[in-house]
Amino acid sequence: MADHNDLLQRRGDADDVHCRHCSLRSLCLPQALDDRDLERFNAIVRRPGHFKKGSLLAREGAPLHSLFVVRSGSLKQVSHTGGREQLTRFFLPGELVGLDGLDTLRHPGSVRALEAATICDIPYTSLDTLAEQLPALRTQLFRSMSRTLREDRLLMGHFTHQSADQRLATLLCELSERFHRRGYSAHRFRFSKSRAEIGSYLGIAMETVSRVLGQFQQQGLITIRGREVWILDLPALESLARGDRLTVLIPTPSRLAPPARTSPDAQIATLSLANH
Amino acid sequence: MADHNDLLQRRGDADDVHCRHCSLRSLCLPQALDDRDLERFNAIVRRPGHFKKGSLLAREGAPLHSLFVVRSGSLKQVSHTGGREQLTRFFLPGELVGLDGLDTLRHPGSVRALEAATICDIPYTSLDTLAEQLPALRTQLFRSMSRTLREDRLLMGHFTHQSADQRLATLLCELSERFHRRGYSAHRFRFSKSRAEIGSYLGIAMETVSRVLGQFQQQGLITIRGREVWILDLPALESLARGDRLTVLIPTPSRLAPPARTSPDAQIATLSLANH
DNA sequence: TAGCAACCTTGATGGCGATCAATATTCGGC
DNA sequence: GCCGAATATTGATCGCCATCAAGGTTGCTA
Repeated sequence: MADHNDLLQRRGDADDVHCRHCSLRSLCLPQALDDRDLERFNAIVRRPGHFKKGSLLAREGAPLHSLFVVRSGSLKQVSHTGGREQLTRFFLPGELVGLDGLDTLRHPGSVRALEAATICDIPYTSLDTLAEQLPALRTQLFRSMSRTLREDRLLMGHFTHQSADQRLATLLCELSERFHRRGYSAHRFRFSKSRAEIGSYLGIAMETVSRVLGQFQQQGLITIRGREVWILDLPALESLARGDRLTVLIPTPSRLAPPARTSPDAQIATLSLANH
Repeated sequence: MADHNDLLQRRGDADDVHCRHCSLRSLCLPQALDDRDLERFNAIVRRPGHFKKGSLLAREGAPLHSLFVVRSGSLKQVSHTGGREQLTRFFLPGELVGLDGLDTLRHPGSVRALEAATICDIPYTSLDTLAEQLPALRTQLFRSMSRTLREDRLLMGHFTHQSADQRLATLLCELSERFHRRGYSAHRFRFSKSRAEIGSYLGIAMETVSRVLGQFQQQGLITIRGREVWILDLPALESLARGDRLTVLIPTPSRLAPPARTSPDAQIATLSLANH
């Protein structure tokens, strides 16, 4: 439980990382800045100590003073909307937190660390000022928002149309790709979230998450041990997410099978004869 | 069916509407501009003739040259994603089309008129240049995107968690509010969309849309005649959207009822003993 | 190492809503 | 106003998945 010494220690570490040397630079806001501008950008970034699992980075409805960028670990955003609580977003390293509160300057949801995490804190007023002077930064901000807008809409759009197994396949592919883009393995990663959190995000029951993950494992699409995940057959998962009717053979690792059964005695399982 | 004369006629009309006198000004991009800046903004806006129902304003994947603002009528955005087609957005007067393509400069979905419609066309490069010079415009652009981002996430988030009747209640409340904010009646409006389009947007089958709307009517929440809708009991719809367990009496207009039944012989119907 | 709490898995049941199918209704064109 | 096509309603069936319930596992604290 991160005592004071611990905090100071980490703060020291954090201060070492100039934007110039940050491994996430190519994904982050200053990606298009030249050296001189990068220096100015780096000057406004604050790097608070590390956050423990579960700690609150922003409270729903509280004034928004800064944008955050995840530097390590991962965060979740939770909104209480219409009576029920729901998990509206996961944030991985390099992703921007707070874009959805720039107009009201309030946090539309609480932000918590899913695991030990470090962030960069970019005060909004400084960013605003700097964006006025640096066209490249402004453009990047627009791009980030536009991209988020499109990806969100697409992803959520998927979810509203998909069955439980399709949603999970979609999430797995998404995570795989997001991790990959950040330099991590696309085929092995750790769920930093509980089954319940996954369910809340996808709009399905925790029990169903558990069952479907088990099913995927049986079908040789993934291996899952606790929160550790190995993606064994990404194409099949993508195909599943896409809603293709997918026929797999058990117990051999799954693959896209021809429309007709190859052997009369093969054990056949049909996945996602989904509703739509 | 809009012959050439008609087009010219409407084009003439359209050209008359300087941003200064536009009834949507307070909702639109230039809402924070002073007179001098408004003049400059107005100068970059193009106002093409009116579009007939069903006409294509932008093709999915095509280069994005302009943002659109709906001036009258309504539009839909359709994306072909993962094999299946889905309706990703409805646009009402005053709403901005194209924010989700600003980074790739391509349209992420096809845009079509749901009914006869007029728009303003704001060339992206001109807007970009102008935004560089007018801080108020820049701020407004950020605000619009941020707001859209938040509202989208919330709305879609709702949908992924809601049952069919809750989704429809949510949509009705949404439309009611959006119309109201634009100066139209909050209690009576026209669906410019088919049942199938509603279903595609909400992620439910056309038949279910039809059934639930009928059910709402029976329960006295709405009156619906073809595509004309009267909202009779907005609070009840909101409550339903929120997921409250709602008990209504038939055939009297519905209201929030006390937890216990008021009369043993009253006909009881229970709405949305929804899954979550 | 023991014990407890949080988390996860697995089973049984019932309701919601997709799908298929068959009309009914509305709308646009002549 | 009449006809054909698109759209909407209504009915019947069945599978997915939420919910309730009961263990099982993991991980943290003492």
